[in-house]
Amino acid sequence: MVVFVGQGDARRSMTLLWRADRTEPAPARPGRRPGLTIDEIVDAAIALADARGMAALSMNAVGERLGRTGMALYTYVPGKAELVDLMYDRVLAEVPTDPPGGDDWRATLTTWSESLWEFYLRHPWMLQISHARAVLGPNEYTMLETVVRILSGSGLPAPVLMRVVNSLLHFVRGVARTIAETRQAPGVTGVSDDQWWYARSALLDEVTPDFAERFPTISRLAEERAFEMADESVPYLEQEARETFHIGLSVFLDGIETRVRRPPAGPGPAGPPTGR
Amino acid sequence: MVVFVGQGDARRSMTLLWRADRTEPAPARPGRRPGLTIDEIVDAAIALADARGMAALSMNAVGERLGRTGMALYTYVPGKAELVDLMYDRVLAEVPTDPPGGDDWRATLTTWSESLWEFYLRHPWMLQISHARAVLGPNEYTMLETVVRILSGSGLPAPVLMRVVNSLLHFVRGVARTIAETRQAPGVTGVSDDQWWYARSALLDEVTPDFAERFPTISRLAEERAFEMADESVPYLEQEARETFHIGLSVFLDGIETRVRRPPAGPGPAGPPTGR
DNA sequence: GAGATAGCTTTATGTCATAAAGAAATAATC
DNA sequence: GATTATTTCTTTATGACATAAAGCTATCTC
Repeated sequence: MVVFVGQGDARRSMTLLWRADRTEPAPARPGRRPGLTIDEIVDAAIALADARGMAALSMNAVGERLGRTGMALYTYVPGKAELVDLMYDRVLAEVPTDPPGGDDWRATLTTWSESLWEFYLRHPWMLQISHARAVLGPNEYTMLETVVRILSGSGLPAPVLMRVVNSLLHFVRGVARTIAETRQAPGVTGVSDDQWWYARSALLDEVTPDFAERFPTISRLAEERAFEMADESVPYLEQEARETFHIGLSVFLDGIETRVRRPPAGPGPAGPPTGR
Repeated sequence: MVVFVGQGDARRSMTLLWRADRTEPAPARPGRRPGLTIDEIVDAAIALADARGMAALSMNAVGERLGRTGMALYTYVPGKAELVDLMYDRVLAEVPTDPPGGDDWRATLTTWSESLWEFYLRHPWMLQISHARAVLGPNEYTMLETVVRILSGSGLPAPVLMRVVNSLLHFVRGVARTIAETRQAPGVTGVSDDQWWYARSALLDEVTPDFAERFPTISRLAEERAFEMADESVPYLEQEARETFHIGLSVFLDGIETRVRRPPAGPGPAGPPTGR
């Protein structure tokens, strides 16, 4: 029998994530009474991450928000990694579970994706968390349940459905990540991303006067897309990311519609096997 | 006139990235002769990241590979951030610039995307690098030029084209990231991701006996997709990601074809240079 | 009360980036 | 050929971080 290293820790994590004991009155035990709750700690950590980014999230900083030292948190949570898992799953509760749209899966999925997009912009630190190993918390599953339910109205075959959902999620997170990360940088360096961009672009000209010859297609494209800033108050890079999100989403949904109408030749999984 | 904080550093970075002086014979200057080259340092850093992941990339570790202390690197490179920028742009030279496929933009783009996918799997650390602010290096532009050139064969209008390209890149990176991150974890914890997954799933049952009622759609879906393990030698999570990549890619390309045939009412504004 | 136990703080360890200062090597200048 | 300026590289120091270990303190059970 294989022994799974760290399974004890895993059990502790899962119990924390799914803990239903939140309402129980805490059976009187010997020892000093706890002055904090896990919820308080997780909330403080989320508030900190929202306000100052993932880089500022240290055990000491979270403890300080609660009038404790950083070490005090270790009685509630095994370590920072587990705290981040809890933050991750907790904040996902904000993602709507029943977006409007009725029977129209496309309209519903569009609305839901936009909510998810806005959610990520509200909590940009979420995009910096490694997805190496799924957290498997209740709210993550709720979110998955929601999007799968919406898309199952389309009639996509089961093996394709989950993968299409994952593809969509990757796209949304990817685009959101560019905004999230540009938003964080100004606080660190003191330069807005537009300023930064202009400075760099100028340097680019300086350092590669032959840009137009080396990269003809890009250069032509840049010329064709005239400068038209819809809203001067929103930073350029952010507007660009918003446009990318909306166009990419509609392209992807077009692709799903095509799949629904014309299931592909191959059974289930499509595409040639990877080389390698 | 606005003064850009850190522009001096930016100039140094850009010069390093685009430096054409690589072949020049180094004009004899006073002082000790340099024992290293930037290329050597960047190569060593890439080798280290390939072998042991981004977490193991410290200045000391890179220095040690070159028989120096970590501090020795600071005479060649302003700091770790700039070194990572150089690694980032340098390794992108591996992405093919002229994939086969001829006039068929869809076939060509498929092949190219698969190469990119394999590239990311070869260098998983690339996916952990913040895209906050574009590196704007020569190989990054070359890669962009390649994919834009391929897709410009489709006839998509200019404002849409770049955003579709960015959407595609986000999708590829997102899916690759899940593999990349699961691959790194085993080295750290000593547990393969399949083992880990198995252990966690068991715990999930234990902790939420009512899973099927709480998440009916997911549960039904999981049943419908019988276990279809094509290749026992490849970890399950990795196979799943591969399938997601191929299905998501073909769905997205279907969407592009739809756009090409039936240009939509009127998507929005365009803007200056490229995003990343 | 008397333990026992649990929350919390203090202190310590090791890792990291990188600043500061010094040692050593090398070219230009006298 | 000695001196000086300049550059590479090492040593040492600083401060941030996660977290282990040990101790203090409050509060329970007996």
